Formats: sequence, C-alpha cells, structure tokens
Amino acid sequence: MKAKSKGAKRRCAVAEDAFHQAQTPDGDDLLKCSRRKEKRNKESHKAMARPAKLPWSSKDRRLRRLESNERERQRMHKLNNAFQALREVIPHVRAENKLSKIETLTLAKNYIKSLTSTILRMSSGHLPALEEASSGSKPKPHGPFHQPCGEEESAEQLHKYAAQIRSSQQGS
DNA sequence: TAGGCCATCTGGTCCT
DNA sequence: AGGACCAGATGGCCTA
Repeated sequence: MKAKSKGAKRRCAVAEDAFHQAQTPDGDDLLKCSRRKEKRNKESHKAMARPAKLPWSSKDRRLRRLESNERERQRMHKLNNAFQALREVIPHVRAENKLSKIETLTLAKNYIKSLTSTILRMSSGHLPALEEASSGSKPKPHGPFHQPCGEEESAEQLHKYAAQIRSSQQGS
C-alpha cells in the first residue's frame, strides 16, 4: 500500500512554497524553496539563457508556472482516474491488490486480445462490425478485429492473460 | 539499501 | 496566445 496522503501533503507543501514565493518580491531567488529547485536552478542556468523577448515579469512568470503546474496536476489526476476506471473493469483482480500502471495496461491489452479472439471464434470470423465495414462506406484500417487471429493465438492470449492474473494475485 | 512505483515540477512542443 | 500534452528530472514511500 502506497502512502495515499503523500500527494496531498506534497501539494500542500508546494502550494505553501508558491505562497511564500508570491509573498516575497525577490523573484529570482528560488534557492530557499527546496533542494530540488536549488539543484535544478544550478543545472538549468545554461539552458535558461532565455531570450529577452519574453514579455512577462518574473512575478508573472512565476504565476503562470503555478497555473501550469495546477493544470498539469489536474491532468494527471484525470489520467489516474482513467487508470482506476480501467482497473475496475479488468476482472478477477482483487481490489486490495492494486495493479501498477504498467500492469494495468498490459493486463488490459491481453484481456482485450483474449476477448477479441473469443468473439472472433464464436462468430466464425464474421463480425457484424466487420461486414458493415467491408460493405459500407468507410472501412476501418485499424483495430483488433483486423488482426488475423487463429485458434492458437486465441488460446495463447487467454493463457497469457490467465498467467498474468495468477502472478498478480501471487504477488500480493 | 537498492529498486520499483509514484506524484510533482518543469520546459519544450503541439494544437486550437 | 494560451492550454494540452509530453518527457525528463527529482525525491518520497514502500518492499524484498
């Protein structure tokens, strides 16, 4: 179990940091903020040879950076929500055994493949969607249904999926 | 203690 | 022009 409060704690720290920065008129002095910022400042001195054309003051830049950070946080939260939603629709995974992101993606991929194989087998390789596409206006060039998928591959995918589930359950 | 995973920050690039 | 997206860097937490 990962520390769930970490993000919030860090977020608070950062917000506080930003607050202090906003309070202090000395805009270029980021050294007091954190070791990370200190280090990054040092490293990026060369690269930070910013063109003088930037219209913003250092205070404005800071403000815009903070706004960007917040947007990025929200974006990542949405991404994580999507990951969570994905975790919840992958069957046979115990709730307390939270899948990592990479596990979620890999498991989902194999699950989709196995379902696709099963569907193809059950429909003898003739899916309505496929027929529509072939006779209709716009054939879809991409997608799992267009991958040749025989019995062996189907079994292999199912086996792969089952093995992953087993290993993820044993790993707890 | 090393390694895995994660959240966050950051600057660059793409897109609208 | 400004927001979205991306990838790299960093540091914290947890586990073997």
